[in-house]
Amino acid sequence: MTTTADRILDSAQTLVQVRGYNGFSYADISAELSITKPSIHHHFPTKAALAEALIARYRERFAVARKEVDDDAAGARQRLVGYAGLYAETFAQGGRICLCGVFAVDAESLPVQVRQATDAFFADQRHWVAGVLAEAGVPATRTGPAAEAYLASLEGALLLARAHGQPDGAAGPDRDVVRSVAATLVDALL
Amino acid sequence: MTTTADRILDSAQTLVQVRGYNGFSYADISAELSITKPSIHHHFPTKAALAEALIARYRERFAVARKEVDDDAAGARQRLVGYAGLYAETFAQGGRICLCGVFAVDAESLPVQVRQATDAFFADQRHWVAGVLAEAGVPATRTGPAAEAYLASLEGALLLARAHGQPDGAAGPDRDVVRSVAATLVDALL
DNA sequence: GTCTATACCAGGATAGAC
DNA sequence: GTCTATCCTGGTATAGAC
Repeated sequence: MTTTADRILDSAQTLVQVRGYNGFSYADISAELSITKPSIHHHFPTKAALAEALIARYRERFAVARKEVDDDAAGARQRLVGYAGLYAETFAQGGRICLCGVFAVDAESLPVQVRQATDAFFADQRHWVAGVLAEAGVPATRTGPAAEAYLASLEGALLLARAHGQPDGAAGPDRDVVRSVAATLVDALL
Repeated sequence: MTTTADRILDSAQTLVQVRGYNGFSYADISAELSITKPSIHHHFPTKAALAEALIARYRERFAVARKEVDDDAAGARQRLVGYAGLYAETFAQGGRICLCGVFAVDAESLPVQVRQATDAFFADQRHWVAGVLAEAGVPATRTGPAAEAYLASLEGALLLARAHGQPDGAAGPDRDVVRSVAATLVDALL
């Protein structure tokens, strides 16, 4: 059972990931869910409040998905590859990019709490990746920078994939940019 | 001597790089340049036309800056580091990110020509980086993926830097995210 | 919790004078 | 090439009935 609030968040998240924070409006959600704009305001009084709810849920869900990678994958290398798969799957869903990547770009339009949550999301990811790198035998002085580099390459790969996939559905030869970039990084860093 | 059109482009480019394509309006440029909105429309009839002019100029200027890196830096490794410096300098100018990174995120709001030009910009960069990597002795089968990974890490590093720099000017310990990420990649890829 | 109706302002753009 | 005046549309949000 999904509540109306959840359905609004689902719609809004997709819209943000595809069009950016300033690229959608309550009217778009209204059309998609066949609900009126005031009804949306009932659940999320302002667009800023909606953004707060979005990032809070995104962080939780991402942590859960990452936990599944932890449980399913055996070995540090496989966990790093599985983690990159989370980003690749995001893009596979209609060319979405990371919600926090979008929020980083549109930070000026967002309230402080959302900016801080965005930064905290990336800090979470750096911490997790650094831990896996340490397990894989990367020296302690290198885990921090290497984790940041891995994270940056994944976020950037989503941008490149988006730019490349634009002339309609013609994906071209470069099938999976995100997984390709991730594989290069894993090979280079370990 | 700078023409009015140039001053408009300067203002618009900064606005796009800081707020995103959907995060600014002709009114912002108007306020900054003390010129009226219709005057801006005289030079760039539509916002889409402005975006086209922006990316055309950006590609030219970026090619020039890259050429300077080619001329000034001795050796493939130094050229890769110098190239990353272009991105780091962009961020140093008021937290700007790459214009094409923004256009990749906001692609849905942009006309097809701009999307194609964005993709072409990235293709340019991949080509140049791949060439330098080949010079550095990277095997031919690896230059393509490695160049894409380097480019992705630079674009992503700008997003991370933006997200991190948000709680006002408190930069924190992690001084230069872009150069740090670039150094990690260069060490790992060469 | 959802609706109708509406207020208010901002964004993109045009007409036409100077 | 720049201005004043204006138009239309859409975005965000509120009031108040059901």
